[in-house]
Amino acid sequence: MAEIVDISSGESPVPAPARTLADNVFDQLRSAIVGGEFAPGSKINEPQLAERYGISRGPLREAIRRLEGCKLVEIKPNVGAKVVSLNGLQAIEIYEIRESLEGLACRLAAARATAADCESLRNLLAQHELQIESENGRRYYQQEGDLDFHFQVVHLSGNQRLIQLLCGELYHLLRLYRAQTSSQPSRPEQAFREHHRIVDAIEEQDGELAEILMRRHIANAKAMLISQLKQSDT
Amino acid sequence: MAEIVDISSGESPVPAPARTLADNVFDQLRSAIVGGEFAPGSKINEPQLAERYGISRGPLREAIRRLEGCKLVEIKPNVGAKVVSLNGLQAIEIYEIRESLEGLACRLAAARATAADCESLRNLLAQHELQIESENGRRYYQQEGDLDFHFQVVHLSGNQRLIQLLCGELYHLLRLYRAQTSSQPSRPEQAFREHHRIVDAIEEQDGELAEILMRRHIANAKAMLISQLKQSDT
DNA sequence: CAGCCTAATATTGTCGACAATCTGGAAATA
DNA sequence: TATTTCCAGATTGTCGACAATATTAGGCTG
Repeated sequence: MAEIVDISSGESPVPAPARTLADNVFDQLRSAIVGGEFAPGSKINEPQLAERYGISRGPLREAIRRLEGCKLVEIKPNVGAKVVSLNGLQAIEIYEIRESLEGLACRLAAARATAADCESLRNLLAQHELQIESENGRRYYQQEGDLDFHFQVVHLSGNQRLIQLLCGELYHLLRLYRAQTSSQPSRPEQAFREHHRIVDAIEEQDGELAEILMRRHIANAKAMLISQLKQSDT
Repeated sequence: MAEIVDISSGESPVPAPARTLADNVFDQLRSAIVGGEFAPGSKINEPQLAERYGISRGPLREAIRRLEGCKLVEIKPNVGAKVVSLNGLQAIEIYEIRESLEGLACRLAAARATAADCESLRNLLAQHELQIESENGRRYYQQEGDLDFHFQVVHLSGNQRLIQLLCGELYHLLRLYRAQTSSQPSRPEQAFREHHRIVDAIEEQDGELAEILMRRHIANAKAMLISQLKQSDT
């Protein structure tokens, strides 16, 4: 269907990254899983999916192995792959790791961010402020806008492995959890204020404070999640 | 060659986990890479390896995709996989992440560890004390014993995803780096003392202190690494 | 009717072959 | 001689077929 075209104007310095069928199917499957198109715990049927994407089982199996690496599916030998089903406990585990790693990211970002970087963060927050007023925007902010902010901060850390770990793996799992549970964090105003404080600290190159604020920010979200879980359990 | 046998005495509760060829080759390749049997940056030749392990390229390619997920090889489309070559900068990135995550692990471990767990840690340290006296033991302690301790502490955290992340991925990368650079941390006595302090804090269920001590412990190792790198650069 | 055994079916695991792409070196040209 | 072009070899990407294993459906027995 969609042809691979060069978006950038003129000839790009990178002559179009050669992509294999397994690569493409990996991306499509990941989007589908993270987007909630597959029910949690549902089985991955190889012949069926191979037909759906018009490829043979070879590349498909390689794509599935890569999904396993991202922890998006679980594979049992001679049985097959299932879409992971995240329960509340596992979500809390992820929040604990985020709390720790994004604190680190903030500390590093405070030491590296330029004035332009900080302005870019402010712009993102201003954008969020506009969107937060409408109900649709509020919903957007809660679901994706929050991750956008964290995404950008993490990229300022400069630690490539940290960036890959958070943006390439953990955030996909978070999206999956939100899609599977349709949970709404529902504290946009407070989160918005906390985001601003974090940018303040980064702008002042106060890494220690930035780390503390980010950890507290995520700890707050975790506490909210825990209280929701307790409520739905009883 | 080596047959798969049940190590445990009597019939095991788990009736031997079915393993596929790709699984076995993945384990063997990972050990070989982490053990330094492949030169850093060396190319992975599929037909050659398939012959060596007596399997076809299909399962081998799946094993390679899983190695890519562990960040032990890098794959370029139409070119092939290479064993990762970790430079000093990347090693520092890993230490930064360890500092953060193992601090978390310690805090969690302090809240969960039983008396028996603590005694087990003490036993491990006592073992290390015996080994540390001989030159061979010193070498062992520096290379593997240190990771043994961290491995055990991390397992006490109870956070499954954290355990998998540290013990299933990052530690393998550390071993790879040590094998590739033949670097010796060379501060066994200090590290040994720090390990004891960490166990003290865990035993007293002082999670905050345990986190601080572990972070400092790894920060010390990171500082040592950085000074070594500067020395070898000039 | 419940439970178990058995056979038929479906799915995963593995293999060998072919197509597409990259790599290295020889030959031709300036 | 330096550079470019092109070809042959090697390697990766993809496919379809077969073998091994798991799952399901049906019938049998108690």
